[in-house]
Amino acid sequence: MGKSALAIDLAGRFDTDIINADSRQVYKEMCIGTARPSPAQMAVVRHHLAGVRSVRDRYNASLFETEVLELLSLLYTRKDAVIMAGGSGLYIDAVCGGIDEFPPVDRRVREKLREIHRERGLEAIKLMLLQADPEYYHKTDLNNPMRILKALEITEMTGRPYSSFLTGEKKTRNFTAIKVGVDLERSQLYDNINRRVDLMMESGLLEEAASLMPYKGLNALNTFGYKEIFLYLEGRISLDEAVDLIKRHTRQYARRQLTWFRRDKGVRWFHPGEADEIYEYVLNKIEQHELAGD
RNA sequence: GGUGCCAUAGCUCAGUUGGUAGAGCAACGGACUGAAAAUCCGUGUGUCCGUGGUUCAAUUCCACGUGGCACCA
Repeated sequence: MGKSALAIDLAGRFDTDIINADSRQVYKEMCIGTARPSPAQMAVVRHHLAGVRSVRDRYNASLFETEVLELLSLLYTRKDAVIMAGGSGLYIDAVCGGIDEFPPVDRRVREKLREIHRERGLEAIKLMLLQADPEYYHKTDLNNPMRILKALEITEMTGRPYSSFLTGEKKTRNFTAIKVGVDLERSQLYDNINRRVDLMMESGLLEEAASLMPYKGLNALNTFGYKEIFLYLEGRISLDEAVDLIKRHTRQYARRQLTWFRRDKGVRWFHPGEADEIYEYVLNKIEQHELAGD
C-alpha cells in the first residue's frame, strides 16, 4: 500500500522517529521477506523495534505494548509527535488502548493442550472449554482452535476462567493517537504487491529463507514469504509456484489488514499519495487537541 | 487423412437415469484480547463450446461443426 514510504515522508515533516508496528519485522533474521526498511531509509529516519529480536525469541502483542510504551516515554522527552507505522492491527490496538493482562503460560501446559487438540481433535478441546469457561464458550468462535487453546491455557494456569480476565477496558494513555489509513485501487495494490515480491526474489529471498529452514517450525517463520519457499526447498512445489503463492498470500493479507482497520471508526482514510493532505489533517488534529487544552 | 476421448464458475474438476447445476482453490466480505504476515467464518446466475434435430422439456440423447488431447496412418 505504501505505508513505509509515507511514514518516512511524514517523519521528515514532523522531524521525528518511526516505531515499527509490524509483527514480523521485529525479527532480525527476517529482512528481505518482511520488506524491513533498508539501511539507507533507516539512516534518513530513525526506526525503532525493527530487527530487534531473534526468530528464536518469543514475541507477542503484549510484549510489543510494553516495549512501545517504554520507548514512547523516552521519545516524548525529545519529540512532540511520534509516528507508528505498520499493518499489525492487534499490535497497534494494544499500544493505543491496551490489552488485558494474563499470567504467563508454562510451555508444558501449552504443549499438553496442543497435543490433545492434535490427537483428539477440535471436539475434545471444545468440550474442555465448555467445562472450564462456559461464558467464553458461548462467546467465542468455536471453529478456531487457537482461540480455544488460548482460553484453555489461561484457565489451566490460573484455575480461573479465561473470560474473568477479559475486562474489555480501554486503558488511558498519556498520548493521543491520530489514526491514518491508506487504501488504493485494488488493481494498483496488486501490481505493487506482485512487483514487491519479484523484487524480493531478486534481492535474495530464496537464500534468506533457505538459511532459516532450520527454524521453520517456529512461529516467526509461519509467515508468507518464507513458508512457501520452504515448500519449494522440500521439493513439494516449483519455485514459480512458490512465488505465485507468496504474491497471493500477500494480497490476502493486505485485504485482512483493510478489514481490521475499517472496523476502527477513528481511522481517517487517504490515498497513499496524499502525503500533503495527510500532513494537513494531522496538523489540524494536533491543533484541535491543543485548543481543547489537553 | 482416420479413429477414439474430452469441452460445465477466473482455474482444476464433479454432476444432472432429460425438469437449466456444485466442490476445492481463486475472488469478494467479515471476525479478531500474549501465535495476529497467525487463526477462523460467510458469499456460487455460470450463453453447462456452437448450430440443428428428437422431446411437453436438452447442459444431459442424436447429427454436424469448432477447439483440445491421445492413438493409428
